[in-house]
Amino acid sequence: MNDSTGPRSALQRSLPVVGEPRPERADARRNRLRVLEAAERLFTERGVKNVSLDAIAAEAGVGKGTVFRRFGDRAGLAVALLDEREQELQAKIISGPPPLGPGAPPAVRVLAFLDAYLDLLDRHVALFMDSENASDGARYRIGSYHLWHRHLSHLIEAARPELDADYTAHVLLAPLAADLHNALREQGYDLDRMKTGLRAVATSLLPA
Amino acid sequence: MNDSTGPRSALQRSLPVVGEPRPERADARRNRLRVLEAAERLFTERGVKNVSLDAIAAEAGVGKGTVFRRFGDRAGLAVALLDEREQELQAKIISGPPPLGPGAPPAVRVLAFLDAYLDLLDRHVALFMDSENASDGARYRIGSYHLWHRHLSHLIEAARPELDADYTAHVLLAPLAADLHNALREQGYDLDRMKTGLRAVATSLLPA
DNA sequence: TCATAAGACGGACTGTAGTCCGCTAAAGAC
DNA sequence: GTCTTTAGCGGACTACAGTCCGTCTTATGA
Repeated sequence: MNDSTGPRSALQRSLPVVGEPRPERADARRNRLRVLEAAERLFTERGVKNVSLDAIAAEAGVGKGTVFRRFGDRAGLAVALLDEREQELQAKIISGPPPLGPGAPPAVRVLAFLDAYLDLLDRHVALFMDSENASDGARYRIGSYHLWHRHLSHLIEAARPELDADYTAHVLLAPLAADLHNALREQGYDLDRMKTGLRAVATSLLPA
Repeated sequence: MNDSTGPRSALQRSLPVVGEPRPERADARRNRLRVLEAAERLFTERGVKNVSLDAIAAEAGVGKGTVFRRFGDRAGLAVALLDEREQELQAKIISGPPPLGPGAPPAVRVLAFLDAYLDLLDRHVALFMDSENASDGARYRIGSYHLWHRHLSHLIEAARPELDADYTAHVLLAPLAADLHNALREQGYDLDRMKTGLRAVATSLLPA
């Protein structure tokens, strides 16, 4: 095996970059991966709601404190697990082909986003619920919420500059709350009905 | 004092009305009122988030079990406390003067409702948050949510019959989530901005 | 007034989220 | 290789939500 950190110049050694924190310690990394693996395994085995953080810590072979230090709380763990899936959508939005990616007219991109998000949400409702509801207002503190919000906000600004784009973006994101999605699912709604309904609302709001 | 239950005929005695449960027992009523009073007092004193149900039970001078039997859970207690305030709005909607009450065109009534609800929400954010977030999907199981939903659904149906009124009503209620309201407040939004923004959205959706 | 059953009472008990802090291991300096 | 600093570790601990069930109260009708 090669040593991954080669020799460093005196300058490099004597001037640690401020603001850029040390790289993750080896044991920290090992445990982080263990916990994520254990969580994923238990969640799919027993369902998100039926797994305590104690159980995850035990399954991962680490202490409870470790889980909390890494992820803050239950919501944080759920966020970490969702991250991967959300990044895929984020990538498509930033640099994928239209209509999700740049190139299509703003109103069309909004419709494409809502559709894509509903798909994602529907596939991972339980995880989303955990990440959004585990603590009060968690949804609005998560990085990805801000990303979706900024995206919509720009598109709304472009399509209808006379609206309060920032607020309107929150309004469009509101019906994507995991809680609501789950409640509608339970009362018999299917995914297509929501897609169609939301598309109709967005179309009224942002005529093409 | 008169005996409030006078003599009853043999028929009345032998045919207890089914479906209509016995009246509330005196001790039950006493304790229910005590708990509500104690909860209201502690909530205003310390803030909703800083009061445990143990504390409420102690303050009310009843056992913990009593609190839970009556109200089910934390959310149920919050719902009971909100009930009074919400009933006022409900009354205005059902039989008050237009535009909140019957008489005005549907689109106008929707705007009036959104405004009035935002006022109510803003005054009692903390309680609403408790009632909506204390358990997963609590918001959508509460009786009053169904009432608001039915109201909006009828108005939408009247104003734009080609829409999926049921779903669209959920969409219009979504931005009224206590969680979102609170988050926006924390990031500096004022009530008027939300009213204006939501009115603009609703107007696009339901032209007058 | 008393007997009886429906139902309420309440506190001990369980399970979980989240905190705290003395201990341990890794990384860098020499 | 050894020393020092720094960060991570982990489990005992606290506080709270919600359950359970033996005991006690109320309403009723005889």
